[in-house]
Amino acid sequence: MAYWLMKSEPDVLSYDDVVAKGVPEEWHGVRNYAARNNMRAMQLGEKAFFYHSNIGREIVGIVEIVALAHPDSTAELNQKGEVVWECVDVRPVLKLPRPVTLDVIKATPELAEMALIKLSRLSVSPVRDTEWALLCRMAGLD
DNA sequence: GCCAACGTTGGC
DNA sequence: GCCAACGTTGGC
Repeated sequence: MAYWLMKSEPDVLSYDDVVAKGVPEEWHGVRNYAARNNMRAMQLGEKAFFYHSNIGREIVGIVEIVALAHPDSTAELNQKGEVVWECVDVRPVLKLPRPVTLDVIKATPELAEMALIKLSRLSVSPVRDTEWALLCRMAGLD
C-alpha cells in the first residue's frame, strides 16, 4: 500500500467541505502530468494526506482512494479526441487531532526529502512509509 | 502582491 | 531538438 499527499486550496475546497458534502469527491482539475501519473498509480483503499495550500499550509486530514483514475469530467479532450486528464475519487477518513504545518515539516530533518518540500508545485505526490508514520505521530494519531 | 521554481509552448 | 518567452503554483 502506497501513501500520498494531495493539495487543495481551502478557499476552493477544504477538508471540511469534503466532509460536509458526504459523498465521494472527484479530485478533478489537475492539469499536470506528474500529478496525473501519481493518481494513475493509486490503488483502492490507499490513503492520502489532505494538505491545505496557500491558506493554512498544513496537513489537516486523511482521505482514502475510493475510485481508481478515470477521465476528469471537467477536462477537455485533446485535439485527437483522447482523454488526457484523469482523476481519482476520495472520501474523508479522519481529521488530524493536530494539523502538521509546512513550517514544522520543513523544520523536521526526517521530512526534508518529501516531494512537498522538494517539488513544491506538485499537487499530488507520493509519501514514503516512514514519512507517513512520522507525520501521523506528529499529528497526534497513534 | 511579489517572485522563485518550474512546466509548457512555439519559433527557429 | 534547443531555448526564450510565457503562464501557473504556491510560499513568503
